Amino acid sequence: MADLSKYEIIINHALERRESVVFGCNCTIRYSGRAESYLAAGDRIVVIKQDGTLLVHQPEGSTPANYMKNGSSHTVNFRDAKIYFKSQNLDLKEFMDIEIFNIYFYHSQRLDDDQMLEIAGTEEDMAKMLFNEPSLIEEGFRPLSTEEHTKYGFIDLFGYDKDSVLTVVECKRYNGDLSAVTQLRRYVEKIKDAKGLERVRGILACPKISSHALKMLQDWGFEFRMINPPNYLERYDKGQRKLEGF
Amino acid sequence: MADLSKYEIIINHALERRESVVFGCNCTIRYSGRAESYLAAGDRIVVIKQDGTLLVHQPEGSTPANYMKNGSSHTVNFRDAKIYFKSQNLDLKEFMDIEIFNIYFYHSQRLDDDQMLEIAGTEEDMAKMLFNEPSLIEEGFRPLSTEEHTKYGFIDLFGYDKDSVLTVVECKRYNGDLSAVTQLRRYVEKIKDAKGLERVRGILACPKISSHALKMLQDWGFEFRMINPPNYLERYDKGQRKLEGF
DNA sequence: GGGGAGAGATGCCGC
DNA sequence: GCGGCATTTCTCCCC
Repeated sequence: MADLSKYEIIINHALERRESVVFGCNCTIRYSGRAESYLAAGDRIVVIKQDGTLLVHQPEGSTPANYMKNGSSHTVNFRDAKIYFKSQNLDLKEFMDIEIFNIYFYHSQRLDDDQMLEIAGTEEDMAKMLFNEPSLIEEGFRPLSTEEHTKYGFIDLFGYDKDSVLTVVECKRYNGDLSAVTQLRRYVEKIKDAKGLERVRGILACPKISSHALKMLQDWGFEFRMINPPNYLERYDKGQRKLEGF
Repeated sequence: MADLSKYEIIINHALERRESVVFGCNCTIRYSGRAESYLAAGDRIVVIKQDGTLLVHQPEGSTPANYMKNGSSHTVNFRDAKIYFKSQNLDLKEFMDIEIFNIYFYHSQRLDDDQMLEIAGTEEDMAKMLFNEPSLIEEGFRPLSTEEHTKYGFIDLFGYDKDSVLTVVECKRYNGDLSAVTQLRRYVEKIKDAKGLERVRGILACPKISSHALKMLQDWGFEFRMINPPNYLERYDKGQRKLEGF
């Protein structure tokens, strides 16, 4: 087994220089903060970012086994042939202890990246699409606003139907579920109450809806519109064409 | 700038052997699937796990800039002094293209880890604690079940109060918000309806609650109990003691 | 900083 | 597979 003693200095120097650190190791992990957790010995990939974020990834799965947020501070100590890696975030009262038995690889360097992800096809895009093409809701629908932060809540799409009845549209980019229905109900009830209206329509716009959610929706007098978010599969065909090249 | 051509073979071999792959690079990223995204050139850390999971991390922040889920397949090609890394998940209809201009470091190997995270202090622990110490809800409370999957929903804690009135307790390990209140309301209404009961009590048990949520809770005749999840800060004191060593 | 809601949410469990 | 829901959710935006 490799001599780990050198990593005490190596990692501490990298952290002082605010480099990004990546290493593979065999370790145990204890976490204490919003919950308590323990992870017995195994091989993991550890990433420490330039902002203090710490990620520990097991060799399978999307989500980190353990992590510390942005702003955490870290110390490294060598003792009894092991590296003791400690992280703390005093503001969040979170603590993590990594006991490292072996380090398989190590790299650290400064990374330069000032780019932000550009993204399309969100719920907001969906609301804007319906604002620009109100007939997708129904003929005669006259939208007033999208993504409005009212004191009654955050309403995706708001307008009048052909009979000038106030109508709240809640958009979901994927499956409509029970909480989407209760969210819609909450908005409709608050607006009825605040404006003293007898009737306010509620419409849930989403590609599909669970049967329980549909029943609840209809029981409460609301309506479902099957609507896909914009561009949802636009590049899928392109992707399929790309398959030729695979 | 380094010659990248060798990485076509190196990475493909590692993927064939189902190794875990980690590298640092300068790249652009396009994603198409549940949404569409583009990330302009910058330095990132890329991880490909043994189950096909792909993560791309920018040098700051907890969450990956882009990712592909478990089960995705990957190919690497060298052309025009660049590495073209493509990922696809046909089941999920998701595609990702990484155009790599430089690779700063690279490592791949098989990682062995069959351990599962043990965790304490979850909502389930909270419900069990209240089941074992029902007086934390109120004197005379008689719990029937925890974490029960009924056809009315997934109810954290269920029981009778001292007057034998059926009582639903919804636990939240952190802040009680509007959706917690609507969730509670949904359970209470469904149980009243299903059992033909005039009155069913609803209690929201959590460490704190937002003012709007409290108002809505009280408007609907439900109650708030300030209750902390078990062990929440137990090791915090231990952590504080550890601070001496920092 | 808290509140409210979306997310390419993820992951778990039950049916 | 879908459904319902917790998550050390995270993140953004607004008050």
